[in-house]
Amino acid sequence: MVEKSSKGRQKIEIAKIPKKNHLQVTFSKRKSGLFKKASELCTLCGANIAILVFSPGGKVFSFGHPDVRYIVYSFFANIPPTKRSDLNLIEAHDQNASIHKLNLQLAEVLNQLEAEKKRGEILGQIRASQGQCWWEAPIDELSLFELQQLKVSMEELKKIVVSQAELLLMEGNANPSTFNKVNGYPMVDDFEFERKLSEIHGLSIVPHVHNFGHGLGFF
Amino acid sequence: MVEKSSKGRQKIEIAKIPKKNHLQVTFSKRKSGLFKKASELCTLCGANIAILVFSPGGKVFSFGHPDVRYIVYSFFANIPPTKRSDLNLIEAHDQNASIHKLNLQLAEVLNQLEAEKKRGEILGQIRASQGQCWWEAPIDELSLFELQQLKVSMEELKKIVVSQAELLLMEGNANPSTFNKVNGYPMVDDFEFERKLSEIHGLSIVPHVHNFGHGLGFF
DNA sequence: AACTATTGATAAAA
DNA sequence: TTTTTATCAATAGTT
Repeated sequence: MVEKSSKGRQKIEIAKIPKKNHLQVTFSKRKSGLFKKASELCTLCGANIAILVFSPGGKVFSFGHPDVRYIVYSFFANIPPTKRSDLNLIEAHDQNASIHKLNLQLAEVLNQLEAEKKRGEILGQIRASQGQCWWEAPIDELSLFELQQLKVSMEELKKIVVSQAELLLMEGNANPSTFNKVNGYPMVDDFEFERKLSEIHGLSIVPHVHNFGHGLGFF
Repeated sequence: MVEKSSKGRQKIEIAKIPKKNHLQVTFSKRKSGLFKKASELCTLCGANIAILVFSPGGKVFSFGHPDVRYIVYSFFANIPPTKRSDLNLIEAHDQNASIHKLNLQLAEVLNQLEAEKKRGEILGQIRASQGQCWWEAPIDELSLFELQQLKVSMEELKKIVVSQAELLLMEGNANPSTFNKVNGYPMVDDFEFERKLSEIHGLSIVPHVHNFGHGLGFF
């Protein structure tokens, strides 16, 4: 008799998983599943969804269609995202041009980030394989790629500051550490949120939340 | 031959559902499924999750463990929810250390950039910045002075974020909404518009709609 | 990360 | 809406 190669899926209790490595695997799998379900719901029904996830370790992940901030803002302002276009008209006649400028600049940075993202992914793999944090290497050994990676990280940093500036202009609200990117419709997500965060952390500009354990994050 | 009582589930394309009543049924079912998945993920892995959903009709639904606002605030402040209760203490205790770290990290990056500039390699010559605002300039054009400006901005912003967070904690969390229970976790469903509006405005989290929001920008 | 046996989610119908 | 049924899709356990 041929042995089965796997017991296959087994029923589990919905209760805290005790084994830490098992928990991590499950978290990763199910988080992906959750985001996929959300994206399908967006596509199938034209819904707008934002999901914010803190892993047990305090890492942040997010999904957003069309964009996390867009959804969250709409939620708190009680404006259906589908009606948000009205805001543009209102704003177009607003006297405060500086906010408009900021938005244009943000758009610019977002585009830059998108353009450089693929390169960043490749670079991330290169870094990972080196077994040592790239920025710890002597400056002479910094390669073209690594310097470009530095640039990418700095762009991320800029974006954060720009976001901060926006919020401050608004009403001095707290820090939006969102790095949402816009894929093509129908699915806009932020599966890569953690990786980007890591990039920033890797730049050593940001206190590492997970290591320092106080959740100070950027600020 | 006995007729089957149902064709059972059929494979569907992930694309906008054309029939409106069919779409409504699917939306309802899948929204429930999504929230259930989220709640399971919370239980299994000890994650903290918030989900905001706008139906195609503009209705708002939300899931939050332990609470939507808790998660959202934490997200924007980049503070793991599990640390939130200790926020005041942590901030009081670590603020200086955090800024100190920030300084060290910035110094490190500054040194790298300075070294690179002297060697005049790879990223090319520094061109005069043509942008109106420092954050518009490409990263490789950032001068030492500009980076110092960045640092100052970061510190200023942190102060504001910290005071905002403290303010939020002082205002407390009392939120009786319409709760459903899924796997023991509260699910807010079928949002009450007017009520939420006043809640939020009372919290002073969100500025008035007309003050911002243009084009690609969200704030 | 990849592979399957199973469970769990859900499309269609009522 | 909710339930039932047949089927598809997600994933637990293993490699």
